[in-house]
Amino acid sequence: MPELPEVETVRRGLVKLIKNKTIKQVKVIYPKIVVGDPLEFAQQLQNKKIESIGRRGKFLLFNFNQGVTMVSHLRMEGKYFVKSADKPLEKHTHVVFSFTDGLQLRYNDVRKFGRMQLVKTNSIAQLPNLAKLGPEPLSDQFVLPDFVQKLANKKKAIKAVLLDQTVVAGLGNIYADEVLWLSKIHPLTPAAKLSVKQISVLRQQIITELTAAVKAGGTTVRSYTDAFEHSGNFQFDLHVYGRQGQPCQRCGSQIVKIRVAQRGTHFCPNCQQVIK
DNA sequence: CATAGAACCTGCTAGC
DNA sequence: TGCTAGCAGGTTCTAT
Repeated sequence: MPELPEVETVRRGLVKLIKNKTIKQVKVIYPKIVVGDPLEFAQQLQNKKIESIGRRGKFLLFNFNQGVTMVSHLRMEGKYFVKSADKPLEKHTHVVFSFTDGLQLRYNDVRKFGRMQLVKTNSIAQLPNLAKLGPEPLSDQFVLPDFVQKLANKKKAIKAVLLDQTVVAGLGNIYADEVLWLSKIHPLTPAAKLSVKQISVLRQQIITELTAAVKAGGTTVRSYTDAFEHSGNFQFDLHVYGRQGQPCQRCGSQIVKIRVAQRGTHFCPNCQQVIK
């Protein structure tokens, strides 16, 4: 479910809830969630203390003492929340981290797409999926010349390119549709056809939109909640996602839903003209 | 290499 | 009411 603003909101909640806690025991209930040997995973984490929690793109980085980091991706439906150890487990809880103070961090994931793995903190950069990530959109690494360069050799639809985490990290299906509407760019436009001016506008809209969404605690349209099990508020600020058949807030034309790169894609056929 | 499509999972909803 | 097809904030593997 989560894109950058939701993952960042989860991260901030987890910092408040579990930073500095020490793990007593880890139970992996559904082994496929863990990359590598689940027993080894559990063993490695025993007696480790959570020193900080970071984020890169849509990845959460739990940094433990002794140079160990748990890299965790929530994919579509992954959630973390904290419960007292005496509370019964939820149906879709697949990994349980028990702390020395009687609380538990529980990883819950209806569709079981999420993944977590342990790596040495100092070798995180070599993890293939992290190494390939594009720049953080809300950092000064996300500069126009590089963005222009990345789009220049891509013939596929700009919507598909925005979902490609090697171009820029953190956008997903909702925010991709939103930033294209804000930039008045048709989702099917081949990326290489965009002008530098359009790419400049797009970059600025990505920054503005993600910043606003983080501030609002993310978007809840389905099942997303943060680590406090609270919904986000940015769903009230969406302009096209999920609004097919409703009037465009700029021109009044009906918002249309099509399929691009296997994903539901929403846009205004009047404001967002396709360039062939 | 770049791109398109299937695969990984479960639950919910619309339609018959 | 009951069943089925289709869809869901993502990524990765396979085939072309």
